[in-house]
Amino acid sequence: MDKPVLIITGPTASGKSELALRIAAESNGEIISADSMQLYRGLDIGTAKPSAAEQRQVPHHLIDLFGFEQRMDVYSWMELAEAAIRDIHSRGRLPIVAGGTGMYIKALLYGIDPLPGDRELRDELDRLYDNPEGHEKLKELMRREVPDDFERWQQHRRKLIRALEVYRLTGKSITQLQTLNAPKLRFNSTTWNLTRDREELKQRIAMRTGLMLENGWIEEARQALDKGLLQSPTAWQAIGYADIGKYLAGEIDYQTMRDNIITGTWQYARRQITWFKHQHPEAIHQPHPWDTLRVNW
RNA sequence: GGCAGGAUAGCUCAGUCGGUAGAGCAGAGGACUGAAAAUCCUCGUGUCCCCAGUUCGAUUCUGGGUCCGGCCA
Repeated sequence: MDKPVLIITGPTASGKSELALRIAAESNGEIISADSMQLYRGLDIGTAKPSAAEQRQVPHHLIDLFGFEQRMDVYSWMELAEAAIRDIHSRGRLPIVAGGTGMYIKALLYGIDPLPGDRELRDELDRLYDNPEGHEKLKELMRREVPDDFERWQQHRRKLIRALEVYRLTGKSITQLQTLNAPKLRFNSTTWNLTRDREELKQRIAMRTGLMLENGWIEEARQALDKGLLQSPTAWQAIGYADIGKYLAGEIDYQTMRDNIITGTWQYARRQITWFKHQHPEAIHQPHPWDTLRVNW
């Protein structure tokens, strides 16, 4: 595992894609999208997916893999990404992982404990949680049987449910089962985290949102919503589509829709900034790579 | 012109039976091991529109003014 892998990440609208494209073109590379939403067909403009022309120029992976009725998760993504990396390496080319889904990238770089998963059980626990009595019963069970997980997540519904799921399957707590506490890179990788001046990033987000709306996002959203995007297991989470839906339904005006999307996108960018600041000790934080970037392997 | 309103955190508003005030949203920081563009945690001093009066004390009561939306003319 000593062939190089380049990771390009950073908050949304920081310029990851263009940079990845340029490096790929210059370095005989192929791009692996690390984006939880570009995975879905039909979410193009709204996810700032690389254009058809760009995808022709450089091979892209892990884009347009699913219809949005399909459920995605980190572990599956990690396996797909590993396979893509092997594949690209086998062709003697440079894999460039580009995207902003921090959890995916972290799992890829550092691995993720192979805890068991059972989606049906998880859904069942989720439903139980909605029932007030079931809720209290589950919490009580957690408190008694898996106090360490309960301590960590008692206020966090999703994590609590996942912990219960793992406990049901293994009889142990996630806290006990986690072994990857010392971060150790699994690849000969370099991580570039693109940073930007806050105000500049805000402006870029506002401008990009306006452009996306003018360039067909609304129609794209209309079609996706018609196909049940908001009822999908994972893809419903994509920013903006629900806002556009409200606009199309006449619940909010254009201006409000646009502002809400910008706000949501900014909040997302902030979470990404926090993530990459703290979760990626390996990352090189670099503001403006255009003129200084040299790829030297 | 008349009639009742409203004026409090960046925004929408609640409240103080007179003892200088708090929610949601926005904003900031943080977390993050199978939904992650998700989810969760923490953080609230602001001439309570202005002037005067009553009062030990007024953002709260009284009078006047200013502004903003209503309704009636």
